[in-house]
Amino acid sequence: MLLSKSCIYGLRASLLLASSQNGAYISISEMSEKLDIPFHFLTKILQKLSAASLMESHRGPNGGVRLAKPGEEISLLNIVFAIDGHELLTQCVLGLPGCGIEKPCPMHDMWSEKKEKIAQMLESTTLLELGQDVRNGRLRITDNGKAGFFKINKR
Amino acid sequence: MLLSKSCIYGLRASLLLASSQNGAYISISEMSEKLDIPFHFLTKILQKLSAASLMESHRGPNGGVRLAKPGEEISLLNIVFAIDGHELLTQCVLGLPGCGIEKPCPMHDMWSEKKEKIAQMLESTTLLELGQDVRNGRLRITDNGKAGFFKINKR
DNA sequence: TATATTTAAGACAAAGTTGTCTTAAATTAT
DNA sequence: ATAATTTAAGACAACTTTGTCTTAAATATA
Repeated sequence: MLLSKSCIYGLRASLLLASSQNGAYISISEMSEKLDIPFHFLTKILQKLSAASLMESHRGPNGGVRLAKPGEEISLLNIVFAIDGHELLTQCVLGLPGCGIEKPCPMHDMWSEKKEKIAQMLESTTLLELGQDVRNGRLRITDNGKAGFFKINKR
Repeated sequence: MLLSKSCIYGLRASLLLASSQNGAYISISEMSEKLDIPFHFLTKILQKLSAASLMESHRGPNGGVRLAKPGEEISLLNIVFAIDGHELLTQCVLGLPGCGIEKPCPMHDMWSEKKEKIAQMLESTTLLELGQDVRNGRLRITDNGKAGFFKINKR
């Protein structure tokens, strides 16, 4: 598995926010239902994203969570790093400490190359573009593909 | 993490066998020590590889484990599949069931591309080539880089 | 102010993975 | 045969990740 379940949940939630009306808070309970992610678990994940200044939250009636900045300024890599840390890109694929060009493991070279491509992919993809495709129905972030019809919490 | 710890252990053990004299059984306890992998845990992993017909084992004095076929006929993908299953290449990166070209998740296209490259990489790399590089010291499969000096169990 | 709503925080449970230990079975050598 | 060596198998413990529940704190509205 490339990404932890927490990270997958975080990405899907981020895409839900990105595909919704910008600047509106969406309640975690609504996201939890739409995405079929355990509520309290999702809460903690979103807190990590808030701690990383990618999201911001607001308590009380009509509160919720929203992106802390425009979707085009948040990359998938930002989210992965915030939740799973940097291990995906820094750790030796065979788990050997000190693996590098000088003391490579048998998979170092081939994996470095792939890793770089993955990093580029995650870094160059923003919530804006994917969020748009989710909104217009071309991409889905739920099992059944239904993640539209938001209750907008304007404040 | 791309590969489970079990899979990493299995790959390192396979490379140890591939880098040793071909056709000789190597005891699991020796591999366990050299690679610093828990003995009983390694035993179970090697049993999976044996079940997949990649290794064969022999009990009793001077027994152990060896490759079941020439190193050039065993790819890294064979080992990954035997231990981690096919999920790495078949599962949606965002965990959505039924993800595919018709109903893609937001990362489907980009990840399919990368996945294919990873599959090619693992499939085209054999234990023979890497084993040779380990044997001549160009690549390492242990923390300290010392995995030579085998006690050969000839039988 | 009182109430309802919503996130925050922490304890705890469940599940999965990793690691340990004991006993059994097979094999070799004496 | 007996003993020593080695893998096989299964129970179980430790750790990590995932999921649940309860209480607290903040906020909005009436």
